[in-house]
Amino acid sequence: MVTSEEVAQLAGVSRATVSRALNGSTKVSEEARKRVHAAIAKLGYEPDVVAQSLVRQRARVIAVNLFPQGYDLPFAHLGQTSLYFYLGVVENIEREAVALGYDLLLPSRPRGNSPENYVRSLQTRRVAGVIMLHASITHMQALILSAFPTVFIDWMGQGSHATYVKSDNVDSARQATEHLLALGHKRIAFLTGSTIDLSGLERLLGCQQALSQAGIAPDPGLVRHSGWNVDEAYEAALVLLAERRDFTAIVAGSDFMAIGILRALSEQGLRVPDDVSLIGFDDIIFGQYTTPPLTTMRQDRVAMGRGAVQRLIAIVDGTEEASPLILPTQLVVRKSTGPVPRERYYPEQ
Amino acid sequence: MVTSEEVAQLAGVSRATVSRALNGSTKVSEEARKRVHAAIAKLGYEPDVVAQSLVRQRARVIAVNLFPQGYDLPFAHLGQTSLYFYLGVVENIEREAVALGYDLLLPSRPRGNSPENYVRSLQTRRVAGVIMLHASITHMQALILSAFPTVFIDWMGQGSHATYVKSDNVDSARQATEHLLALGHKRIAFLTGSTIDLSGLERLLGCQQALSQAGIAPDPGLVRHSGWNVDEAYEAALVLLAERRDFTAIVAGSDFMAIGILRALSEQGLRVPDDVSLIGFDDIIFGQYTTPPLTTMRQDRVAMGRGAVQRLIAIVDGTEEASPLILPTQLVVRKSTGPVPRERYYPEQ
DNA sequence: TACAGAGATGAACACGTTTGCATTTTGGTT
DNA sequence: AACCAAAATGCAAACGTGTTCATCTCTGTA
Repeated sequence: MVTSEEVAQLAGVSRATVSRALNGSTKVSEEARKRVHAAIAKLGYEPDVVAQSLVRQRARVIAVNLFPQGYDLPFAHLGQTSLYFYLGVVENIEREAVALGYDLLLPSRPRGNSPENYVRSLQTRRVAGVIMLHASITHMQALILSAFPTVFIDWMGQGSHATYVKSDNVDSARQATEHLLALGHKRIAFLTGSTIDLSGLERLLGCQQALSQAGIAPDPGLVRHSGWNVDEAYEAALVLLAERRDFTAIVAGSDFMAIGILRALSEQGLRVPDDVSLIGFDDIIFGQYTTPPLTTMRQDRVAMGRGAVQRLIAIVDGTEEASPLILPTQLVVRKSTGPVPRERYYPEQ
Repeated sequence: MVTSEEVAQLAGVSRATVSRALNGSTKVSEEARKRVHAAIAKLGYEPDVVAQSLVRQRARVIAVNLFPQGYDLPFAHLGQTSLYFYLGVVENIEREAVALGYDLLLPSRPRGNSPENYVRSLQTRRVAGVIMLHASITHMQALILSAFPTVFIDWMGQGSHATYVKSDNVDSARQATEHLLALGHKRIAFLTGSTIDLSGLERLLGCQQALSQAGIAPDPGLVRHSGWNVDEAYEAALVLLAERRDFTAIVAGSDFMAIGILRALSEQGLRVPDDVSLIGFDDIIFGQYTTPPLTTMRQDRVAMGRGAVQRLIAIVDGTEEASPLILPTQLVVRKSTGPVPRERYYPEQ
């Protein structure tokens, strides 16, 4: 490993000048700068990142908790399926981080996994900030309280050094529902994941707003809460069908849930979209390959990932105020939604 | 941030003793150790990881290139779909790393993205070692040449400080083919991704071994190479069908490819498994939810992830020799494979 | 009592960089 | 030629830890 001392020696200057030639653009003669860069190129010198982090009291590193903090948390079940959506977000977090010269760190979970330990572990690593993809309430509180630079995804956490990035779920669900309404559907069921989860609640709200606006009274019997995963959605759909509710369309809380619902429908001999229309959220890759391909509300992974990084860096640098970012979603029409059937359909037993 | 100096002061000892009480179990009296730990608990002290890394010349960090190094590389197309399989591997890499007290780093790609720069960027970060999920040949060479501790996944790179972890693809394909042979199939087609890719070649080899062993001469007309993704596999399957080859089963190079093939078959009016049997590799989550659910060869993500970390740490610590790990795969029978049809089938135009 | 030896402890250096401060050099003006 | 401000540079002190080496304390034996 070649050090700045060797560069200085070869260039005939001091280490301080080498450092200034690299970082501070000020106060170094053109002559010296040339010699330093020549020496750097010749020796193949690159500054020691660890030493820089130590003296600067801050590492050019962004922590990301792609994998949930613990599998004992109330939202652990989210991990299963949401991971596949978040992977796309992290991919764009990585792109933007790279562009800004930051590394991504998946920090080792501290023993005990208490929120205080978590924050402290981030601090001892001198991480610039953290992007939270799965946050428990206690972790959120601890991060906000400690004023550690944080951007929450899909969770509305705010503080002096914290903000959040999320999709406009209310509007998204409204769009989805309006799409169905425009196709003539009036009896629309809504199946979502846990009620604790913000996204699910917001989507339910948007759905009901659209119905009200169209003059349709929401039917509580057409709203179901299951888990976010395929299997629980499948079960919930079977129950709904067994009750012989006369719906013609279903809004699923996520694409994964839609896959489970699709299976339940097809097992019961219902054709999609001829008998029942189905729409999901997220636009995961597999939605393109179901039969029929899934109509869905696409979340903007690119804006989500890049926006999260940009806001985090803004907080860290203190350049601008930390304001939330709420992203629009886009309707992607495939083959799982269609016009309302002429005759009202009841599933056969 | 509380420092070791404060701990020392409170405990009435020197910083050296604090350090020894934490790391070196030797040469510190029981009395002093007690006082130090009491002070640590009282102040909530935790050592500065960055400073430790600097003085130890090594960070407790494992680099992982989950995202491909560049999208201009020959294997960039792998990134698209293999990412979903590797995500499961990384999840287990993370678990094992956490258990051993290591952080995971997704390092910032250096400008120019040359292999030399890549290695140097790992070195300047004082990373303990790297697990390569997507490696170009040049990157592999650079890593081996520089003797940087490396574990390659799915790629047979070996050196003084490098080894690899992979599934036994030959045996895996042999098992898959034997499964089909046992069902009575004799005309078996093989569709795989690029020919440069090791996994694809090995699987082809295993498939042909099984056929030979059963006394069936391999038919070159039944072997196709497309990309690893859904769409190219779909196209390749359409071509194969258009040529009216009389196969009764298909071995797909991956589950993603199988999804594309499944679509092609169903579009052409072929029932799976009644007319054609289909088997994939990997056991990605979506394979459970296709219609019909996919029979596949499951790769052991847990052993792959944990094994990679364990071998890397062994290399880093120099405790044991770096020997490759070749993992068995498991046949998962679902609904896409069945007995050979009585009548030989020709697709309708 | 004196002494050897083991065990515990602290002072000081090292890791590689940035940066405040003092010093030297430069270039222009009187 | 003398002088001054501004620019450039080097010295040395950080950043927080681990670790060597010398010193000190203590115990047991001669």
